[in-house]
Amino acid sequence: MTQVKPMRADARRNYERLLKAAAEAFAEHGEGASLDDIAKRAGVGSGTLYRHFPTRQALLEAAYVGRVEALARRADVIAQERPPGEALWAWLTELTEGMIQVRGLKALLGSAVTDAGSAAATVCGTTLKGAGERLVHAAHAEGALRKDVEPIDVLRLAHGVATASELADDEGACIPRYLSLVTEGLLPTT
Amino acid sequence: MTQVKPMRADARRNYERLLKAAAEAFAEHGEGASLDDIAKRAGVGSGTLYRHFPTRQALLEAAYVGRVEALARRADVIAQERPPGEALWAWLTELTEGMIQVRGLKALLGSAVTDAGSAAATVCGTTLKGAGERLVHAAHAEGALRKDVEPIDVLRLAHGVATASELADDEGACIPRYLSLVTEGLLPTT
DNA sequence: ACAGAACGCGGAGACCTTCTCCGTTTTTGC
DNA sequence: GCAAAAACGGAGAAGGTCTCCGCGTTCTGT
Repeated sequence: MTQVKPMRADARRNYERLLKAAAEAFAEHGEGASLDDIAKRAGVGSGTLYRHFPTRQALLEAAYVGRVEALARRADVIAQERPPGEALWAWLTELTEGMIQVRGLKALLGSAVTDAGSAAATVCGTTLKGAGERLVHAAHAEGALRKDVEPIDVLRLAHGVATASELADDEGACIPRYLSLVTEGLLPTT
Repeated sequence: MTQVKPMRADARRNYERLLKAAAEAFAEHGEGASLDDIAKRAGVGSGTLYRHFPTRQALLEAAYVGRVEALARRADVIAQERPPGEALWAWLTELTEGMIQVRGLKALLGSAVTDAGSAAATVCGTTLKGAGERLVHAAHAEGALRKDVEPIDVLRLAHGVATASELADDEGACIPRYLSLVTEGLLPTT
């Protein structure tokens, strides 16, 4: 069901060009990049952009599916290399770092773990949640994660940690620090 | 140093009107409310708005100083009513709830705990950090908070928790939940 | 290979927002 | 009062989003 009907040649061409231009523009100017400008870069009219991608979200998603899928694959690789508890933290670190380093990715993944509207079951959302679920279930089975914590909670908190880290000057150094604070808790180890 | 020179009568009048209109507009449309629209509501020209408040941040700050100061005062009230550890959590709950309930407040307080630019020592930032510091120091003295956690970290994590909660459908219920996850940690109590 | 239908293109333009500039009006100090 | 100083206000430039529809391209059937 990827494509009920094959796309017309010119449509496919433009679609591809737009994706490339979008990736560049988002990397350069963040998620707020001008859409008309992306169309111009791609050498198509703005109508074409809006036909293929009705909303900014849709374009952002399309431009980053690859990365999100890579992140999901990493989850499985890490799961094979390490014990469940460790694997979860390692993956969360990579995920959070990705959200900081790849401009626009945080916004995309944020809306991927939202309930709101809820009609929107996006590809990125599903992919991310799937990966998170596998790691969380394994960690649960191993007793390496509180039982009352759901996969979606973990993903949302990761988003929160990314946001918190972003506020610091050297986000890089803050990520592992804040992530460990969240996993171990703010209370002193008594 | 509140005001080196007394404001001209009309200036003061307009300043006040703008503040009132801004509070309404931000409450109604969130931090993204149209500035020209605020000017219109206040019955002044847009030039006047921009003269008094050069940036959206400045207006947001001016519109919410009152609330932020109230939040800071609450910190001290709570500190008198409860033991340090409890007081800190109680205040963080109120703070986080405020960020969710009062539209635009989260954005304002977010930039208040940023390092970036750093030239900006805003009133709200100072007020908030002051309140946070007092509670954190008390908690430290009592051994109710990890020694390696600084006041600014706590504020940033509160911002992160607010962000994470916002992603859920019933933010209200999520705040205490996520806040307790952060304080107690995701690891199971072994 | 060709015609006609179907589909997609593109960019002008309507509408919105931010922010500046400067002629005009209000206030103030004397 | 009056002149200087201070502040006003709103037109308009710049730049963004998104739609609409006449026109060009591609596909399909014969």
